[in-house]
Amino acid sequence: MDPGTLQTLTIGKVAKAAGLGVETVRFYERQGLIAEPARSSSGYRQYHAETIKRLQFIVRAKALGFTLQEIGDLLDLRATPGAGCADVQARAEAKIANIEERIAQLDAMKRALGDLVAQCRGEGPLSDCPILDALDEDEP
Amino acid sequence: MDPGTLQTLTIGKVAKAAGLGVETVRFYERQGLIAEPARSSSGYRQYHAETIKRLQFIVRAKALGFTLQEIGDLLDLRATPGAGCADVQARAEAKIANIEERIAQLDAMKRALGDLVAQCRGEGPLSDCPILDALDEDEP
DNA sequence: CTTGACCCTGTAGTCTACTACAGGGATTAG
DNA sequence: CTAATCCCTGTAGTAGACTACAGGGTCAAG
Repeated sequence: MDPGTLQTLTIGKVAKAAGLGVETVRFYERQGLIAEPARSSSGYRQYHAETIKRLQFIVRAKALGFTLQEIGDLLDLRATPGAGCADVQARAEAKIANIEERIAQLDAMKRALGDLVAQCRGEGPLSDCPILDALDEDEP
Repeated sequence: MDPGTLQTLTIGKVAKAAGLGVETVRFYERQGLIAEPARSSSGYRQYHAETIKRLQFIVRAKALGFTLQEIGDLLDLRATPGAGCADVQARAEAKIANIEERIAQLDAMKRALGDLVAQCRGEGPLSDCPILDALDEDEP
């Protein structure tokens, strides 16, 4: 038989190919991100190469900041007849907005902390520390 | 007796004053962020006004991005003889660095997503979607 | 005096994304 | 053939920061 095309893959193989652990692949299955595969007579999961692609999709979408839930939605969308590019674009834009919100919040923290650090000469006892003072008082 | 100075506060009062729920105050006690208070004869926690200040300290430090663990360290530091302003400053600077890391990561995500969205005209079927294509392929 | 708001302990659940066993059976390399 | 590696299920733990009961006792207002 033609090797490489129809050979079934064990969970270890697909996990490694996707850069994941086997436990993670089983976890993704429980989460419904990948379908339950066929089983060998001894109960081993039998995957085909498509699953590796799907796992890699998940890995890349995660790197872009999508949650597993959102990735699941994206994968479902892909299987929805009539769904269009605009649907995917909308999700990507929503995610960008979400990321921007988180950045703005972190930025506000950073600025507030930076201001406090700037007020602190870094010497003297804690009783004179403007950072602790600011945490103790409402108005600076 | 002089009202307002020596009156003991119940957990509901200090929680409300700090803008927290009573469960959260008990949780902070279990975490060691606030000391176990005295008890009334019926077992009610009896706080004094200082505790409100301490809780507000925690709330403000949280807003600056410190974890509860770090806030605990900060509170311990405050009670450490010989600790100086420089110790606090170092922690604040480390937190700034940590925040900057997280911002950089989010920013990378945002840029990657922005690039993908820019490639997408937002019309047509999913089979033509450059966003999904990018998630399917290693190299864009 | 009763009702409702408050308080108590202790345990367990939430969210996200895994990770780690325990206690087995299957397969493969040498 | 045997040892090493792989696979299976099912359960439980991790981190961080809470939040939610269940099942009671207490306190203050009317």
